[in-house]
Amino acid sequence: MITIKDVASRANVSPSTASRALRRIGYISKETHDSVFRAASELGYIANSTAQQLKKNTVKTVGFIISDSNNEYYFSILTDIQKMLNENGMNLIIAFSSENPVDEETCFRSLIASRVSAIFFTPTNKQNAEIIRIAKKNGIKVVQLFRDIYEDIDTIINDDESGCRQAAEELLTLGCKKLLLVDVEYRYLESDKVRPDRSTGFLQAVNGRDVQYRILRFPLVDYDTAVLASEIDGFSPDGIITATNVAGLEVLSHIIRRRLTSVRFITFDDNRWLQFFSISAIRQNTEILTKTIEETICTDTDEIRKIRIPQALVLRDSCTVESLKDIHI
Amino acid sequence: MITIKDVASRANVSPSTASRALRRIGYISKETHDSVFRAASELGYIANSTAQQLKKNTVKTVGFIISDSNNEYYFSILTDIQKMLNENGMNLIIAFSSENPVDEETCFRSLIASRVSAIFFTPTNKQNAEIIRIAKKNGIKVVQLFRDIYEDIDTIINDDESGCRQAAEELLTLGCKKLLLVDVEYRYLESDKVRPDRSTGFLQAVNGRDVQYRILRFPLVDYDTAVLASEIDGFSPDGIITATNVAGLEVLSHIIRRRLTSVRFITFDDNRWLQFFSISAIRQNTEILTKTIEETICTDTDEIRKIRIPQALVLRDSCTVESLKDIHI
DNA sequence: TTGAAAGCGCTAACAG
DNA sequence: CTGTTAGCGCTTTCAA
Repeated sequence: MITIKDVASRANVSPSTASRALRRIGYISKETHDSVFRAASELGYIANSTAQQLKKNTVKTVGFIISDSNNEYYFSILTDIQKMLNENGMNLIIAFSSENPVDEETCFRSLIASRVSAIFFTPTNKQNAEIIRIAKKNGIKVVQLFRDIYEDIDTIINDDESGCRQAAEELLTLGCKKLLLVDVEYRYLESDKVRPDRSTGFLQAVNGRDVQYRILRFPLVDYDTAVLASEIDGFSPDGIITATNVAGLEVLSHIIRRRLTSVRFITFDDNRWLQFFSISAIRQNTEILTKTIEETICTDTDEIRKIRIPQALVLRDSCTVESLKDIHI
Repeated sequence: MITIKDVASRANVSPSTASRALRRIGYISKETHDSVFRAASELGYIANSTAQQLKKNTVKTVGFIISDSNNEYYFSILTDIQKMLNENGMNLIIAFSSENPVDEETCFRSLIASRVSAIFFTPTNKQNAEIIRIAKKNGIKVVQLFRDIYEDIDTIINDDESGCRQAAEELLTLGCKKLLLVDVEYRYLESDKVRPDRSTGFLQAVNGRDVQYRILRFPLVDYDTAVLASEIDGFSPDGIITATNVAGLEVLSHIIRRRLTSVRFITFDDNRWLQFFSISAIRQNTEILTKTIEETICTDTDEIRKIRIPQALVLRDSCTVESLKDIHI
């Protein structure tokens, strides 16, 4: 390992002078500057950020806890977030909570141990307030993403409620009379208390309209597709909205298997293959999300911010899945 | 910030005793153990891993440089890798090289500064030998993934060559007479010198057979789809193999747009939506990959290991894309 | 303009 | 069984 001492002795200066020269801080003579840089370059010196962190008590790393690794959406935003962090000279550590409180706490402990400057997470439960408190006590900014569970922390959510209302209204406009919403059932949370709640938006749209509807709460992981199948078969909806693209794929599978291609379909979380197969979606605004995360990291305020990002309905093929009618699976 | 001093003074012991107690090292009396743990728990103490790292000169973090964030394959393996690391008490830092040497070097510098224990990367060029040398000089294990570019470092690759040969043979068996391989064109590498080379496997399959064939080298990023389109239109293949699922999606788009659904199609990098739409693929073995990465991290040997992981051909619908014939895009 | 010394939080000898 | 001391690599006073 090459240390600043090595650089200093090769340049015939003290470590502190070398440090200042390399970081261009304070008054350094031209000759010293040059010889220090030459020595550093010859030795291939790269400052040990662990030591810098310890000394300066600031870590230029952000932790990101992904709740559901099956949901491509989380990965799709990661690219933009990492790019943004990179532009700010920061690193990204990722961890997975697998939608359960125990893993979530483990993730927190590990990130707190690293003294990251901020932790972004999608809460899976309401029992981890204590570890969040510890994180804050250690000077870590904690931000919940996508689910507004804890009242007293920064929050960034996509406006799923309004997105779902728009989707339902669109299906009604297209003439649907029997709507099914496949919403999320959280294992460690009272599903109907989680905000934003897609069902709320859905109900606003169907309320007072001449339409039948059903809401199915479907788990994010370890789900039973038979439940989904029997709900669709039993209710025979002519319009379906799914809350995640994982559930969306399962619904599409069933639709195709049963040749129900006259049904209209909209799913949350737009992505590349949905575009490709002309399936309508509720699209989150990754750009604003990334920008908001950047602001949250960079601003140093004590007030708690609750931010809601609008979504857009992306309509394709009048929301039909006719195009999939000859697919066999 | 709560430090071990705080814990120690609350438990009325010295910092070193507290440290030993918390890490269950050496001989500690029952009472001391209890009072230290009580103090730590009351204070919500979590050891600062930055300081531990500096002291012990070992970092339990692994860096992963993703070359192409458009390719879902990289994300799909990340989940398994993070899980494996977690079981070994390690963290994962991710960075993006965006398929170019400059960003790649930046990633390296940042990861070296963190003194991660290992860096896994997919090389985008052959000019970064110097920074790799510096990484090694700092005690960092460097492993190239998926492309065998640098001779003197650990290497883990999927056997794309054999995978491509099998795919081509399968298409021939199914009666194809005009095969097109859409292989990768690397911007900063001599494409035909990169190993594994899918074209090599492809040529082994078609060699001496009564078959026409073409190979198109197509860039990973900033590509021009018109090139792809005109190649397909000009050559009119009855069988196509694509080297990545990014190119695969583009080829499928063109096939559908031109209603060329009698063509047979196989693509590299199997994934969820390919399964869903019954498209045949060459599937990498994520399990073995993760296992191999684990071994590489955990074993401490000086010898350079070159590991090649076999792939599997996953055939669906006789490789036809007939099922997509009514899709409109 | 530079160097000496102290210290970030933690652990590992070594003494007691 | 426990405390003292030194030091990981770096930065930052402070003094020269």
